[in-house]
Amino acid sequence: MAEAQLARAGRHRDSRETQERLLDAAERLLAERGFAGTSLRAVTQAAGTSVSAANYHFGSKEELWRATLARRIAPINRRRLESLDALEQAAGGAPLALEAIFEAYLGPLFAERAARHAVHFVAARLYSDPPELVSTLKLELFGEVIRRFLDALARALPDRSRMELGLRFQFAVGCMVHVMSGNLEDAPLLMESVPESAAAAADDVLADASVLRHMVAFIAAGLRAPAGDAR
Amino acid sequence: MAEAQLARAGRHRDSRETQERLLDAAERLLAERGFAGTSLRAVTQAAGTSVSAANYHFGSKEELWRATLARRIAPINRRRLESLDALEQAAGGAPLALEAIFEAYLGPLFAERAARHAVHFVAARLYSDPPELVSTLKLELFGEVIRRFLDALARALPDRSRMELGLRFQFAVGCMVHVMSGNLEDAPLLMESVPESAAAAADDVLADASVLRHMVAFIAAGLRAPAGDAR
DNA sequence: GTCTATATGTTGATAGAC
DNA sequence: GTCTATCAACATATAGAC
Repeated sequence: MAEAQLARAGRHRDSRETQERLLDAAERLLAERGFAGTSLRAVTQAAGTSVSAANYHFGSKEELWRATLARRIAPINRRRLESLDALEQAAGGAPLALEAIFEAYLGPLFAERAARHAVHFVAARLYSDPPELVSTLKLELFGEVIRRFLDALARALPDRSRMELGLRFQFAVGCMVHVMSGNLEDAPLLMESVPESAAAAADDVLADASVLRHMVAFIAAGLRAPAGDAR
Repeated sequence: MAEAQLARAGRHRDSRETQERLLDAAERLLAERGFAGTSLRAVTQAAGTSVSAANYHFGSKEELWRATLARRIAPINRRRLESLDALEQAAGGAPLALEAIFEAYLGPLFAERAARHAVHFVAARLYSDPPELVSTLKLELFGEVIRRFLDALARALPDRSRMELGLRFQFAVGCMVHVMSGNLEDAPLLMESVPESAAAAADDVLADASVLRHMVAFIAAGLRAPAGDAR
């Protein structure tokens, strides 16, 4: 068996490795230019394979894209749920702090950032690529996560309606997606501070840990804010 | 002169009107599927013209897209600045309330929503289409707006660094873009409330005025929140 | 299981008739 | 100024060789 495999590996490339090279290339290219903006050719060329190989392994361009998204997002959501589990177990039924909830939600994403993967952009594509491509995948990957985190929010803010919590949770997701999409890099350009100190200040404030800290504070406060009437 | 124009209008379609039909069609289609996902043919077909006409009037697909974005966004930014002018004049040098600042920023956008235009999605594309297509346009259209609104924020929150304000302003933009991109429609699906009352509650909370009110409250509170150390 | 060759369609842009 | 006809380049997918 081992030798049969070796013989095959001599004649053909390892299937598993080819698939991963395809996923890596797809991740990089599709993250940058989206589904419609990236040709299957470009992906397979970057992966050092052929179009037929991609279609053989994944069936179609769409399926390759979905596999690319799922590969990165599934483990992040797993870690989100693990963190939430740990928090709830430690709290023993008591409501969690909003800050803790959102650290559990955002932390796994920011942890990946250091790993230099295009995971951020990939995840952001979930929200900008055509719905028919990603909506079922989104429900699949996020169904339980959203339910569990909304439950935690409902316990932390028992006087809010579930609709209101859902709406504001979407605001929080918006903050996250926007930062993941790389729009932070625009920020320094737009805010012409004193040029000399600007770069240093930018590096400091835009460091991952700092951004996460600010985002958690921003979102938690935003959720706590009363609806505010006509003013 | 008038008869010459009439004679031309008889032989050929009115140039101005053709351009607007092209812009309308481009707005609708490009908003839904993005630049790469929309063929020039699809746009011209929807506009009842030909590919050559579009290239004649706009030079290229890229230029048509930029013109489409600019047509909608420029007047919104004009109204934003007018609102801010009015607020600052009324305040006579005193710092503005954060809520007022963001009503000035978000109001013109939500006002357009009622007009049933694809303006939201179009604006959202600014943040998901390839940078080389939109980044110079973004600077052109938003340069002054961002500067003026950041100045107002800096006066309202004088103890914050400009970098921090810029970062959090991006969070606010993220909320806005995410809602514009239509992600609110996902919300009801994800939050399985009591099925019967869910629809009514959703309509209520997701009405434009309600969303705007919640968003302003969310963002203002988020900006006021202190950075929050290690927790 | 993987690749070569190819089928079949669509893309954006333009040259030239009217 | 606008349209018809046409372009080369590119798209995805597949049939069949190895």
